[in-house]
Amino acid sequence: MPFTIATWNINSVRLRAPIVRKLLEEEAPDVLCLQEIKTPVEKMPDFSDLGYGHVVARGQKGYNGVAILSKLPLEDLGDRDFADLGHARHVAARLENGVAIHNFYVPAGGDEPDRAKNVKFGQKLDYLTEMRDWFRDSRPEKAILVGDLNIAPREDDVWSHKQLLKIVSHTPIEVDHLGAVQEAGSWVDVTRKDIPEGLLYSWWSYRAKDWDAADKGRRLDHVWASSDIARSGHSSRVLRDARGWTQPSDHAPVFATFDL
DNA sequence: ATGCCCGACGCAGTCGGA
Repeated sequence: MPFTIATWNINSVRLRAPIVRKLLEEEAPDVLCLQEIKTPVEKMPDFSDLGYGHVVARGQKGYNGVAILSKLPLEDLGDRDFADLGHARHVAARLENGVAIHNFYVPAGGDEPDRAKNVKFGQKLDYLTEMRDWFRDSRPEKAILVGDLNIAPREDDVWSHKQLLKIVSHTPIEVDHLGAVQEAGSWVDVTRKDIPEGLLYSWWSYRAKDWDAADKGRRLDHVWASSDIARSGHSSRVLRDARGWTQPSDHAPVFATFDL
């Protein structure tokens, strides 16, 4: 049975419950992975009336938080607190077809791309290193990894490779760390398997008044699959329209479909 | 630097986002 998965950094699920509903009604993915829900799980809005009664989530007050909403039953596979930050940045669940879904919100890393001057940048690199080690030690099979990885790895994942080389999210050291995570798990970047050429973004800053015309975006949100099921992935897309919805998130949802 | 926004918390202003 084919199923569609979407990932979306929602930047407060309570504030944006109306546009989450809009996405679920109009696009009806089987699974929606959210990041930055910014709420304890008890205060998560309920979307079960739209068919999303299966929820596996980890939250905390005010910051971070990840949730997997599903039309299909989920088994909670637990969470990891990489780099011991005490943050809700990962949760995993398994579908009845055996596919494990890992939902990540990788730390943003602050402004200064130097771990000697900026603790947050060091934490981001450490988080990625611990992800790498985990996937190296427990090779993922029948798995999908999605989320806001807060890194745009390719030159055509940003509006200006040259101008962003020293900007956190596109520095070579971050790209190297993300590449090591991908290699350790033999993860396939499904979005770029489907859309191999051209500029592609999933995030546009709130600061640019006319984000659409300026189009100075970055591809921070990713859909990866373990190599055994990567070939079943297809129809990847970014729902750019959602960035222009009422009171939007600064991220747009990224979709992929798997025939499994 | 894309420009000076946006959300949580909580009631003013600070922290975090990227």
